[in-house]
Amino acid sequence: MLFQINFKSGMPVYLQLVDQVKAAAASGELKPGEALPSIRPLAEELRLNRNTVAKAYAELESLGVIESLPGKGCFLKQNHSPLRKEIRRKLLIEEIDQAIVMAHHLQVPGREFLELIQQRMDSFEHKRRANEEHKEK
Amino acid sequence: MLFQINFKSGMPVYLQLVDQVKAAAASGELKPGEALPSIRPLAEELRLNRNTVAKAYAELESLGVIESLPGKGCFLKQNHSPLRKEIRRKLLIEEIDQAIVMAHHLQVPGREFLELIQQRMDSFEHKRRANEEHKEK
Amino acid sequence: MLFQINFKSGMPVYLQLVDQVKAAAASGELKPGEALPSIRPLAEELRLNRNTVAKAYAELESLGVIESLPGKGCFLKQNHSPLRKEIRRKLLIEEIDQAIVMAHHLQVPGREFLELIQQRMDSFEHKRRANEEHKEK
Amino acid sequence: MLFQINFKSGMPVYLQLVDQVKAAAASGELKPGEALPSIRPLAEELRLNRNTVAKAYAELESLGVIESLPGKGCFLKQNHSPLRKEIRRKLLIEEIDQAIVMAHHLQVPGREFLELIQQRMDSFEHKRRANEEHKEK
DNA sequence: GTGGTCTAGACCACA
DNA sequence: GTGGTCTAGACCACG
Repeated sequence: MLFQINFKSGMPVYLQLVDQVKAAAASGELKPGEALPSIRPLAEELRLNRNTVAKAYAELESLGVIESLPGKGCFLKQNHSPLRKEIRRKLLIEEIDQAIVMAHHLQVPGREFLELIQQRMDSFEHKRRANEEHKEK
Repeated sequence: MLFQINFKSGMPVYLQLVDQVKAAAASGELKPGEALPSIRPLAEELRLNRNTVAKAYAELESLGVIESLPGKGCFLKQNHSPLRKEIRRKLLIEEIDQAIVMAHHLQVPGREFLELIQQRMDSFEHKRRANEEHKEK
Repeated sequence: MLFQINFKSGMPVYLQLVDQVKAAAASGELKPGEALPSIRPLAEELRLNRNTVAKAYAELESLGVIESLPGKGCFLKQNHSPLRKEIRRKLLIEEIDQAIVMAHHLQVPGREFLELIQQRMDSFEHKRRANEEHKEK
Repeated sequence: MLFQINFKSGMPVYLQLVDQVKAAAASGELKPGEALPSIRPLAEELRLNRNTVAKAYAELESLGVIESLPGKGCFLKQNHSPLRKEIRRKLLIEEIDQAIVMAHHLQVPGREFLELIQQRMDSFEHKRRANEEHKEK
């Protein structure tokens, strides 16, 4: 499971984490009963304070999304229907629009913008493959 | 000009406003030299405190997007972003990467992602043209 | 009568004016029944908005220090005993201390500081004499 | 360290605090590297909102007088004011002129004014020596 | 009427 | 516990 914190979005970090766990649950990436990453390693990976991760998990527990078993870890609860395609699309459109607005704002022409996107997608794809090979070892 | 604030998103309200002004500028809804809505009426319309709107405008001014003339109002600047190409590229890449990560997160295939981008760019282009015609009247 | 507005002190300008009128009255520089400078020329001299001077005068009237006769001007009321020497000394000490603190802060040695003071006092004296000659013409 | 806020002066509270920290630094009451009072206890002691103290400290940090380490506290910097001699002189002259104007305003003769200055400088010097002895214990 | 500032309360991230 | 930020209310200076 991959989380991505945006430190400059202004949105509270612990809420970003809450949303992403919810999204992972909704998209099926995280299955009911499955364990979430434990606090300490996750905090280290995301370069956050442990308190911040703990706060996100506490929030998720109070929302009834996860269940915390002290000494064992945190686990996803049942009853979370996957996001409808429509909603996923909407979330993605928000991000895309932000990028388009930034491109206009920076006076980057559409053609150059599309090239840059292709370039970044290739770069991500490359990284992803490298990671997979790394895990296969 | 219509702004839409999402109070539940956790993203600071004033930053939402900043983004929407930038978007309005990018879409041509707001033209260089044109006046932005005055702080108080806008605050009332959006059910915000005046300071929240003022902070958004102050941020936009420090970004060089608008110009604020005390006693007169706030106006969209002519030539914002005199940034070097390198820096502009960097800023844009950050936005693009966020969108790509979100797409991967939501398990949207690359092909569909690119289609969505083209679609949104067309939509912006359409809006911009409509606004230009509107202003010419 | 000479007023001196300090735009960077942070103290509201209209209150600075109020205090200075009070001080002029208290020190005897302004005598009971005497006319205050009228709003428009004073505002021009001090580079203030007329509203700001008007606000100061309104405040002084509500404090019972001056009396405003519409169409005639503003006049100092009776019953204002001159400041006791002790209090004048205290006000002056505040200003002096600020200068000393600034000198320390800027690491200007005491000797240089005193020279600078003498120099400025001479400069003021020079100006004052020039003004007197000007008026005698 | 003792701060004294004058709520009636009209001068912004946070600026009063800024000046007093500078004065404490100049008088040696506060030494380079030393910790300033923490924001919350100080706010409570002075009956201020925490933000007002925080704003004063932020201003001092932007002036290069103190350094703020989140989670740790605020500390007096070693070498503040790396200003060019010309600029330092100009800043100092402004303060001196204010004191001279006040003296003239209060009709304090030049001789008495100079005596008062010498007296205050001696007083500061005395305090600084006392603080140094106190720290050596 | 315009924008700007000061003070406050509540919350965030971190040690 | 530490400092930092976002939102709000009241007031200021100006046109």
